[in-house]
Amino acid sequence: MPELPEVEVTRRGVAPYLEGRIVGNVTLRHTGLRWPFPPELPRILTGRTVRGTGRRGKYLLVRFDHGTLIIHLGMSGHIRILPQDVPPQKHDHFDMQIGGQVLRLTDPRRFGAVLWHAAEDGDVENHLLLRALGVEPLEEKFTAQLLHSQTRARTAAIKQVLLAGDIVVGVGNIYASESLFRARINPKTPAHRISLARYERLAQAIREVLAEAIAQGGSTLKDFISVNGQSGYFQQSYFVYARTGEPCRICNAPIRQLVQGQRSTFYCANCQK
DNA sequence: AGCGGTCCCTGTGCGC
DNA sequence: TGCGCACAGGGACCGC
Repeated sequence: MPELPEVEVTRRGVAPYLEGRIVGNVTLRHTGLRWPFPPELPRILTGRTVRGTGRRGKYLLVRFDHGTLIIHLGMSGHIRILPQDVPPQKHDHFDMQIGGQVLRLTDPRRFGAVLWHAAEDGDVENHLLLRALGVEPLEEKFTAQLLHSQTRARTAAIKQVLLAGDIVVGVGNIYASESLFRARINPKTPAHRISLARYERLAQAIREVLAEAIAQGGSTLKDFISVNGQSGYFQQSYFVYARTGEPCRICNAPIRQLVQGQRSTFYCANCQK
């Protein structure tokens, strides 16, 4: 389940194999994922030089002089750099030869996306999928004041407001539960009822949880160039996520599970008020 | 504008 | 052992 940390680790992992290198053949093995692949992608990319990589929320960006390749991993997607002679398997949908190797996108559930944003259409930040996104949680613009001011009219539960991604991006289902636990805030609390002081705790918790996950993922960077790499899943011990009924690591009370917006939320009713 | 529900997709794991 | 089904999840989209 790639959330922001997994996408960022993927970006760092593949960047050295892409930047400054020229794209060879591009192969589309499916008509598309969440949306159809732009059918002209091979013509657009072949022979062009990758100028850099980036990330916006959970969108991975590969920059060229004439535009930006936008990749989303959905919930089951992952990218690896492989030797060109590794045969594609069932769920390998997109190949881009580069620097004598191949960048391969695998996505069994096909919730991901591969899109193209031409430079002539302006900054990629203006792309329809990116323009309404909230701030980056690891940048200075993300503050408790922002969380507080942006939630004054939000009556929905804080967990769902975090997931919505229009205030802050990249906090998915796992890290939303983990961050709220660390901030000791009950996930059901209406967002507009949370004080600035409590948002200070939440902002700090989000920064810490995401930064720790990225640091942990950094140790698995080698997986991006191995055939059997397990990229996308970090061996991490969560405080609450998927621990229903197990004892809270702080107070031993059983971790509870509830459903918010068709998603599971995990929390400690004793620690989180 | 914000909210809640629905849908896309397939692998996994459970109960019968 | 096999079958059917619920569930997992990011996020666009829609109607209120």
